[in-house]
Amino acid sequence: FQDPSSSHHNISFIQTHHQCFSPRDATILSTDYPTQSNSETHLQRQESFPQSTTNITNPESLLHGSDLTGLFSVDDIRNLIAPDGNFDEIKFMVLALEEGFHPREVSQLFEEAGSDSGLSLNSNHSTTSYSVCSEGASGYTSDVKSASSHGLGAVGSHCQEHTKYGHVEYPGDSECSGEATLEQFLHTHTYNQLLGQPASTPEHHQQMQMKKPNKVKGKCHNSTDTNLSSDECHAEALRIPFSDDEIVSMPMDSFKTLLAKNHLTDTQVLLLRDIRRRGKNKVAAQNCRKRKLNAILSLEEDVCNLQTQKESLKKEHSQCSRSIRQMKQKLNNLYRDICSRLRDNQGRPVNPRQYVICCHSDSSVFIMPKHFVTSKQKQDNEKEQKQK
DNA sequence: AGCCGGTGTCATTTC
DNA sequence: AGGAAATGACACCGG
Repeated sequence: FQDPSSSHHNISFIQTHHQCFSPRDATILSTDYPTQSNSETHLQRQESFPQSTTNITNPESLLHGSDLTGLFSVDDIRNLIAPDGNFDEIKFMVLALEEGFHPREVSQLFEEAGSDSGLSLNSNHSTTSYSVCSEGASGYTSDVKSASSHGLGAVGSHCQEHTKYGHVEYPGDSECSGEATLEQFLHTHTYNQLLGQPASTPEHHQQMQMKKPNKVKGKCHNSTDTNLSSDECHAEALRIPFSDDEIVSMPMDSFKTLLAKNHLTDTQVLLLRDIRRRGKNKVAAQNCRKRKLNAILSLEEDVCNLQTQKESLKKEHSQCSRSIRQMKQKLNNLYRDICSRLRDNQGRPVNPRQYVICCHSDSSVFIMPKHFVTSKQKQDNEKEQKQK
């Protein structure tokens, strides 16, 4: 054991397994609640492992502080999981152990898995398939966010509510049964503060199921590099020797070559494709938002320009109107002036209301009675109508 | 506590 | 037909 302080928990766990206790027993054992179960069993544990009464103050040590590969064979873990083999995450862990991954690395996957569909372990329930019912392990905190932020409570969106209330799901339970994990079993013995609280209701469960597990990606809390994204964390755990940026930015051909030449497992390929897809989409979304913003700005600019143009046209229109009025006035004055200088046959001044001044195209100007012009205009109009 | 803007992600549509 | 890009919708976070 790497971490002596946590060794008894691991021993408890292995005892649970070897003596064929149910996960429920494991929970009882480690919660130190003799009244909750067979007290003989509990005492037996204490005899074998006197330290087991110690309160768990550092749950991380349960999984992360110890190297389970030294304790369990793959078969051990395979036997531990439910006979019906419903637990994808556990199967995945077994798979990962078979492939030589460090359990800590695998556990990081689970802890981050609830935040996203980073690993498409089960396409049937896609995004919710990575839910890990370990959030809110009250041994260290009862605050969901806080637990999550420690990277301890991988967030199964609807499971978190159960664990929040100290209700732990087992293979036989109706709710959440397909999403229990090894990590859950390891963590359940820290659920000693909230055991008295009511279990979740079906309504609660439904509510949580409706909620999309569409979480914003968090950081990798358990990695040595806390600045890693969860995808990078997954990649690190699966020993993928490429950064997110490299995976995303390389050309498609290079990416395909990478997949083909590196003898990657299906899980790794899946993860790489997911990382690339999400990375590309992230950039696409950013560009899309930029474009949308630019489009809005451009439209606002257009509106502004059109308003300016409208004001300008209005000014121009009123200016033209004024000019027309002035020209009419001038023409009127000129008309009167001309008429005042002219005399009719009887030598009287020409009345401008009865006569009009006509200008011909050959520059000749003559004056004629208005009624003559109007009748002549009528005739001309009639002629035009007939010609048409 | 509620609002809002920014962001990542998924599902779907468009290219 | 298949894949990439674009986009709408949603959830989450932090101010």
